[in-house]
Amino acid sequence: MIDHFIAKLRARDDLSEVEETALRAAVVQTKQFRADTTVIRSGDELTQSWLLMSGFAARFKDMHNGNRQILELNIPGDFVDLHGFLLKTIDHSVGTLTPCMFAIVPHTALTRISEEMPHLSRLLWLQTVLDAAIHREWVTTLGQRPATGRLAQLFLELHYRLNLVGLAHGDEFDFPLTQSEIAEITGLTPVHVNRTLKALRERNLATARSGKVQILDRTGLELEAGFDPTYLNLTRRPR
Amino acid sequence: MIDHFIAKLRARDDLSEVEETALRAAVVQTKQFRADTTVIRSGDELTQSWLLMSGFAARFKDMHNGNRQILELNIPGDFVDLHGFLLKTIDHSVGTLTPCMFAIVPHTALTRISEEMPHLSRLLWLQTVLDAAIHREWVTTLGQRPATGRLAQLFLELHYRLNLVGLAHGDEFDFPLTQSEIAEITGLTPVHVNRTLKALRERNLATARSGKVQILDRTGLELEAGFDPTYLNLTRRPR
DNA sequence: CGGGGTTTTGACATGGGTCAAGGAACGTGG
DNA sequence: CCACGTTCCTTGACCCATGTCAAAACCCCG
Repeated sequence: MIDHFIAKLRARDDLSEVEETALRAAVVQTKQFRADTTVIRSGDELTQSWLLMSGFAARFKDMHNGNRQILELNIPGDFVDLHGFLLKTIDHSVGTLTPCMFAIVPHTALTRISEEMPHLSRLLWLQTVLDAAIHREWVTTLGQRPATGRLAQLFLELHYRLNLVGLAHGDEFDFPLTQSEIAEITGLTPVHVNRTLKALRERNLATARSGKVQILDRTGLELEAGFDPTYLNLTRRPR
Repeated sequence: MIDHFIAKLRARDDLSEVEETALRAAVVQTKQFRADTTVIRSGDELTQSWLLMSGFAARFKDMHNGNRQILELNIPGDFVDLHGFLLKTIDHSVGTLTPCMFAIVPHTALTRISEEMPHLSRLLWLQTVLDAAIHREWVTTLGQRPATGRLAQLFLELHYRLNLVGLAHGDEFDFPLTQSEIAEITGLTPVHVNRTLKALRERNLATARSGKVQILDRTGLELEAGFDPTYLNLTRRPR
């Protein structure tokens, strides 16, 4: 049920039977949402955290001019608001982009883990720190990379992250987002996303069509983005 | 010694005597650096974390073209690499912008806290989560705000953060950064930072001169940035 | 087979980048 | 305390990546 999440933890550190059991027991229920639904509204008081089990979701901020900026795309196995456990209220919204299934973990369960299981707590802490690392990479992406680099970065990052939870198939992965949504991630306009995708396609770097992304020339794409996967912390280390 | 940091913790939650003592005992030494020095290099293996006591420092990534993007400006009281405790190696560098004094906290001390003091651990966790919130705001700043908005955002955020540790004086604060460094924060060129500062000055919103920023028209600046301080989580809540 | 949401494309506008040069500020050595 | 070099700031002229606006074309899905 929360197997994708467990897989993410195990990719970085050992997880004992006891810890795994504690995690699975922490989930009290699951909930399904249709596409384009706001699940958590900026400013809500939180008493539980939401773990994405299937589908694509996003954290976003609404701007005064009606635009929204997507802060991070969430994929299965992501805790979309684990930071809400500490913050208690959240400075952004969370919504679905496709139909999504969530597991709900009450903060009381997280508090118990934090009181009684220090190692598991550190692994949860690590998850929020990995999120921050992804945010940092997006600060540099939006601050420094041109349009082609932003899309290349997006595709490469997603490929690595989806791979980790077994959702990439070779050089291809499902990506049922609209070009407008890609624009909200990359800080570009939908029109320019369209042109940039065309450029990537014509240069045989990658295609994004009919809900799938295919990486045609990994080396070329990595060059385009100046991609370095270090920030994804894919290696195992004891915490 | 680490009073700024303690002040930041107390701004959000209670901190017992025992916890305060444990924190103060965790510092094993201090170290002074001159301006423009790289303190932690991207990829270094970390066994200790650095707490900034005085001066301005920055986390940054070097780009392939020689530019660098500053990910977050650090002010006194900031743990510049508390996330390094979990990550063990870090995906960016940390350097000084002005002369800086750091306190050094070994990871062994943090591990002990994490094993024995769950509430204090949560407060440390919270600090990394607050960093992530700042990163998120910068994702939206770089993705959505035009040059004037970026500078307005920077000045307002800094004013709040410096205020929290008692380093703002009314509507003014020390800000001894170069326009090139402001460019590295805001993802602009130094030339355009100069022009944008001029615009803010001429519109009587803010001045940044001779190492000081002065906010002349707070409401106007906030409007320019579409500023909302929620993400700084300035309210007290039990964790 | 009709109609909403997408994707594509073209023509044009503009915010911010680039290049270049002069001026102010400031630390350092004499 | 001055002279000088170096770094930083400022401004002008020009350019380009991306935004804007608008209209087709496409594509599901009902």
